[in-house]
Amino acid sequence: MPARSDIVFSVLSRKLARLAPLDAADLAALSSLPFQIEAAPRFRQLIREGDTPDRCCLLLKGFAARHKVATDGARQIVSFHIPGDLLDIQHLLLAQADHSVEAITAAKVAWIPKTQLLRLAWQRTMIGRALWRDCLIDASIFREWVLNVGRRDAKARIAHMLCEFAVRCDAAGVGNRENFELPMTQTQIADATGLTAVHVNRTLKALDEDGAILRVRNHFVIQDWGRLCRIGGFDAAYLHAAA
Amino acid sequence: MPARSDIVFSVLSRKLARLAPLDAADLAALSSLPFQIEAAPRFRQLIREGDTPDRCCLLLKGFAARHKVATDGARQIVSFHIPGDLLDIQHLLLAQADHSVEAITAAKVAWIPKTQLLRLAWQRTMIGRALWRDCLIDASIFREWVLNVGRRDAKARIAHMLCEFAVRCDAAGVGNRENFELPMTQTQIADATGLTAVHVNRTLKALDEDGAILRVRNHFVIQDWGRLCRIGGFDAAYLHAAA
DNA sequence: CGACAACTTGACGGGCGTCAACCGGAGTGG
DNA sequence: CCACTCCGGTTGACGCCCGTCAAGTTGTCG
Repeated sequence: MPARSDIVFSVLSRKLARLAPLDAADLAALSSLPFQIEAAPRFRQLIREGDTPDRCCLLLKGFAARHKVATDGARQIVSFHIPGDLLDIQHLLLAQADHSVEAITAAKVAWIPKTQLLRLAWQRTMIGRALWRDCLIDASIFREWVLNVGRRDAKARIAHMLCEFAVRCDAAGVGNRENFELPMTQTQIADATGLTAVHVNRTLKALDEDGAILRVRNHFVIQDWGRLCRIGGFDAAYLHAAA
Repeated sequence: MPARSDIVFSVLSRKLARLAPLDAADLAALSSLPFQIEAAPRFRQLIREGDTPDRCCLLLKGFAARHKVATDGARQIVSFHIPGDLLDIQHLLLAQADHSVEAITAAKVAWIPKTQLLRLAWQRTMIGRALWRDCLIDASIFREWVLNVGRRDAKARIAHMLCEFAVRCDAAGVGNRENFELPMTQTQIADATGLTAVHVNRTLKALDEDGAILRVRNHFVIQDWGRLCRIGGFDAAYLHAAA
């Protein structure tokens, strides 16, 4: 059990080591990063669209979602985040937030000064490489989501979303691929898939009746991984083995 | 009029200079990059999903689109590209292509060795910054597209796509914001917006009747920029003033 | 035990997909 | 110069997936 002050280093180094090979000097540099820990209750807005943040948010515990809102008020979640994720790494080089981020469960985050992280990115090539690579994988996931909401029907969309979430949790060592708690509500699934909460409910029921998943309230068991993948047209290649 | 061998430098430096401040040494480094020019006819696949390219593709002339295909064969275009765009900058750090890129008009491209470009990114901080920033803006556009296909109706989706394309062409100095040739077919617009070609046709007609645009075959004039933006819920902030 | 959020279910309607036919321009070959 | 072909655009009829509205249920937390 790491001491409280070591949690940030442990989470961040594990994340970045999956993205690029880090040596002892890289790790030392990471461990010297200043940070500030914050406990965020559910629904806390961590980043607001239009903000010009000067620090970067690392998710230590709990789950978060990034979302945009259309002019008519409709909400679109563009990604879900799990412990270890950097929630707004894009602000290292973009001044203004083009979307909001909020905790979807009670969460713990660490705030790291933007300038410090950016300095490391240029001084330590492999840290820079890991951070840049993280952005690229992020972008790849967004592309897959464009396909998901653009060209799949409701059942496939939700199946795909569940597969992605399961694989990412698995890779990050958060829970198990075939048996995990879904941290989001059906309304949030709807906002992520471009559907309505009512239709999500009907579709989850259908996936249950198909034998692909098993639900007891928001506890999900993926009963037939292969079938769920087939329904969702899921192929993990776009995650580039690291998200 | 630059000599043929200078076109690449001129296009690339203009693009990167919009993304980060470059000094004389940066420009010199760019001008020393090796490359290979290729004329690509319409529909030429420049990058194929699953490839592991060792070079990077700079679009010099013409237009291109990136797309993914679902398991049922449905096609989803995830972005359009205009002269100056780096078409597969993500392959600098990701081994395998997770999507395809094809020329949608006759085009001219330059292939730049991946290792050379990557070397510059680490040696010349501002070049690295520009390249990374380009990736981040790409990702921001993908997020907006997720919102577009997920939460807007057909009319707003197409209006938004037209606005984005016009603004980007304008910023890159390719054509004029209010009067330009659309290089893509209605089928391609459909693949980009998650609609069908038939419905795109009906919706373009409706936009024409609204007085927002004016069409004569595939020549488009944006007749009422403000109205088109309002219909599409378009706000250029997500382009971060550089795409 | 009341209040509230989240889930559930049914009825109904509309936006968009599907299918099918036709048109019109550009390229091609005789 | 004119048929022929092909791609892309255009239009109409019809139907379904999913949205909307509304009511009810369940679990949770004070």
